[in-house]
Amino acid sequence: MSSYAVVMAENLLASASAERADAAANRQRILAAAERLFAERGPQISMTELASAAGVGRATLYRRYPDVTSVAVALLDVHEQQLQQQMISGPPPLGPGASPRRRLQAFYDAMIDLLEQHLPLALGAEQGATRFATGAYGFWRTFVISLIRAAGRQDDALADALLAPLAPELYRYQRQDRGQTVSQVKGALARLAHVLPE
Amino acid sequence: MSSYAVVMAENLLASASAERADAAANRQRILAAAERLFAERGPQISMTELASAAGVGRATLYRRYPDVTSVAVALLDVHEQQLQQQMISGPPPLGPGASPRRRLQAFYDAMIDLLEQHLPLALGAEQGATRFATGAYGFWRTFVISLIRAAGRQDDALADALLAPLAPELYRYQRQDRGQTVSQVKGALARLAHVLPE
DNA sequence: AGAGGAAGTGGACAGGTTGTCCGCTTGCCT
DNA sequence: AGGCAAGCGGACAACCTGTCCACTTCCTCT
Repeated sequence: MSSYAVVMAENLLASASAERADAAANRQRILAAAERLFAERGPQISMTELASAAGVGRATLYRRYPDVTSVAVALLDVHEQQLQQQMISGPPPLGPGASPRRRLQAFYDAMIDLLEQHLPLALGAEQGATRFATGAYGFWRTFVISLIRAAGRQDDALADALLAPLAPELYRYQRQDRGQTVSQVKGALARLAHVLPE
Repeated sequence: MSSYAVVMAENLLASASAERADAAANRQRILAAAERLFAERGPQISMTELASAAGVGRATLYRRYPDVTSVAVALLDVHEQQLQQQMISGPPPLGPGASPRRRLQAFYDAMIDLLEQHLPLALGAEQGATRFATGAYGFWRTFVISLIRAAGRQDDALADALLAPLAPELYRYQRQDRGQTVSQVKGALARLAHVLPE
């Protein structure tokens, strides 16, 4: 690729995202620092810490992210969108084609894998009451509602109840405070999935 | 009752609780102010606010309660202990005698009633990650574990999963953001209780 | 290529919160 | 009644948040 093409591509990208080159660089520095900080220090980091760890001023950080949870949400989004894609158009049992119960169970397994891999991020993404305000929660919710409907029922409240055990804070408690294994947690959720018909 | 007897009773009480009279009065003022503040302002109140609303100095407040959640927990304890008593020795279906599924469903109903009545307090009692550190959670957990065992299984993780939908924050979301009725929430939990045998 | 303008940047500021400390006050026991 | 210990409240330092503004950097257009 010629350097001219590179420049053109970067220009395209910049105009598409309406973001200047230095701004994009800082965004990367912020996200990288956040990923490191969340892993090292846990979910309790302040905007001040994050800014200085990223080597940017506080106002620069605030320009993009209103609070720490937004940064965590942005970091999680990458992994979540991948999962969401598989739920919509991937192969069964997660994708369409399997029974509601099977699909719910596959969803549980995938979410637990996600939590296991990115727990600090998931915890950071819901400081305060932001859990349900997140776009991701709406997606999971719509998915489970459709499974319940496919099973011949109509019960939004049941969807919320079925999603409740996926709260990151609960998973942290089960794994760290109670010493439960990943298999034990997945097994319990598999039992829960039995509220939907095979 | 003679005033002498009153004095003696107060002395007994004071020595039993190892708390001086003025201290007891301040505790009452703090609890009363907290109950009012939680109801008026929601769960987001600071120790500073609480102290000034109670008309005591900050250090006085800190002497008894390390943070706001402790105050909320103390206020909830009264109602929770009443429920716990009924679970241990009350009449079926909440008390012993009914099937595990029935008892779980009765427990769900009672907890939802509690949440409905004291939601601001319940929300205030778990700012941060304190939900599972609470003594109350351990009690609910032991109860559900015993139900599961009575149903012939052994699955602690399932107990945690079954308790997850009782998170105050979820209930707030269901009622306020989603407009679900108390009956709808209870109905969904009743379905969830079907993971235990009749 | 370079100049103008807009987007981006970082340091500073005010307001608020937390947890602790210490000198004074108050209640209780003898 | 007096002494002692527990209780009290104001003050303090450290921190965090969200915003503002003067300066810098990048992009675009000629």
